[in-house]
Amino acid sequence: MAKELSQRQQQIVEFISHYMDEEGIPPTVRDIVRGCGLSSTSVADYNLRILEREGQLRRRPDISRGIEMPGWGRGVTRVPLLGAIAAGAPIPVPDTDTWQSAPLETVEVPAEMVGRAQGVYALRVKGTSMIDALIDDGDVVLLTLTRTVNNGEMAAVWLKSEKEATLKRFYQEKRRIRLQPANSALSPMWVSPQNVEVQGKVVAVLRRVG
Amino acid sequence: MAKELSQRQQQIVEFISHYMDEEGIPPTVRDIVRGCGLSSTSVADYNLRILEREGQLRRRPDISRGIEMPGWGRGVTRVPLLGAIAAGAPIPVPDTDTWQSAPLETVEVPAEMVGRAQGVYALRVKGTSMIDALIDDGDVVLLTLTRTVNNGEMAAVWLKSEKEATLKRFYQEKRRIRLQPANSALSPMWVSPQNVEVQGKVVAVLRRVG
DNA sequence: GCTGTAAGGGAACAACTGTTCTACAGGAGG
DNA sequence: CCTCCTGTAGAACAGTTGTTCCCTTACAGC
Repeated sequence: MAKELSQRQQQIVEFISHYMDEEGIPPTVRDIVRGCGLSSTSVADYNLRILEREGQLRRRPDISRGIEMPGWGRGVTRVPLLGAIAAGAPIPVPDTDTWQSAPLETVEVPAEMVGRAQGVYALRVKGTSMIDALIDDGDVVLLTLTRTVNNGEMAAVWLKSEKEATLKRFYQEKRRIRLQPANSALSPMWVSPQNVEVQGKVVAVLRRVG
Repeated sequence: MAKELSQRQQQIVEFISHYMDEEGIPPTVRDIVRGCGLSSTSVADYNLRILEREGQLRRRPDISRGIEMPGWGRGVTRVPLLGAIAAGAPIPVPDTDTWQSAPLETVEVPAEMVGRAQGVYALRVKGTSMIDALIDDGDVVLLTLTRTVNNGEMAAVWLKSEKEATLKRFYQEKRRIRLQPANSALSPMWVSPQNVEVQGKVVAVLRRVG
């Protein structure tokens, strides 16, 4: 069943990967012919059939550039990088207006990290106020747009009277809300429910080292 | 110059994004006609010209599915997730043999995080021995395959005599090597240069919250 | 009313492209 | 020798696809 690939077939697989890396779209059959120095489209077709049978790729019949390499392009989403969040600075709120109008800076994100979360956006963290939650200065956090969070979850909140935004752990207490910085050097703050507006909760963290 | 997009044009842009998310390849002009309920390909062409002029997309002339959305598909790589790393457990070493043979589990990664690093692979971290480096249990670390690291960099090292692998900060001292766990509860270990084999150094961290 | 512009409609052309059909060469196995 | 299989060639067909040409409609400004 799992035969070894001939040299031609390896060459073709490699070419297709290369082409997709370079061009961003799959090649046509004739692109393969040219790229691999084949003499006829039927040779390409012949080998593509085999490669499909061997599970190296899939072909969508009668569709131009219908070759699919397993796990290519799929499962990747772009989320808007709305800006930076620092204690004291306002977040650029994701209005439904601005949502699809302006061409914003975006971050590419593995879909696995987003899951089914809706309305995901990204913020770059400034400062070390979340250091105990293992979030460092310069990290990028992914948030999902929501108005409600559960106790202990990390959320971006807007404090109306102070006119500032922070990233904190959220705890609903009897009459008020405790916002706990994930940094043992900082003390928690208590605010009234009327004063807070949840802007989203953290679903993932991305960090580049070095 | 930067005119507002008409409703049609917004609809078309949205359709193209949608289509690419769904299908993984750009639509043809006639896909757009069908998807947007247009009556003629010339209407699509007319609006595509405008969208190109306004910088919303690019078109490669005479090439089927030649529409490019800025930053789509580009900059995403898949790296093999070779397994888990825990203090004491061996890493499945990325041999050049296994490199292209077995269909391994992979992780999708924004290329921005990888940069030009070659031979990148991923490991899932077990345990909290790297907690002070802001790496938690369950996080995924991206490593680049290298034999040499600079002082203070985080590296996956293989200890020959102990037959175990760990993720530690690496410090070359006079005659020996100090491996510093990024956890203040754990003490560093010193080993002889002959006993260590660097398997790669950490270039990025991915964490999923919740 | 006249004119210019934006937007849409219909049709056609020419090139592109997936697919198929036939033929040929070489080797393995009988 | 014959047959079967693999791999390669060349050509052709039909559907797909980017592009273009010409016409129509709506509307604002004059």
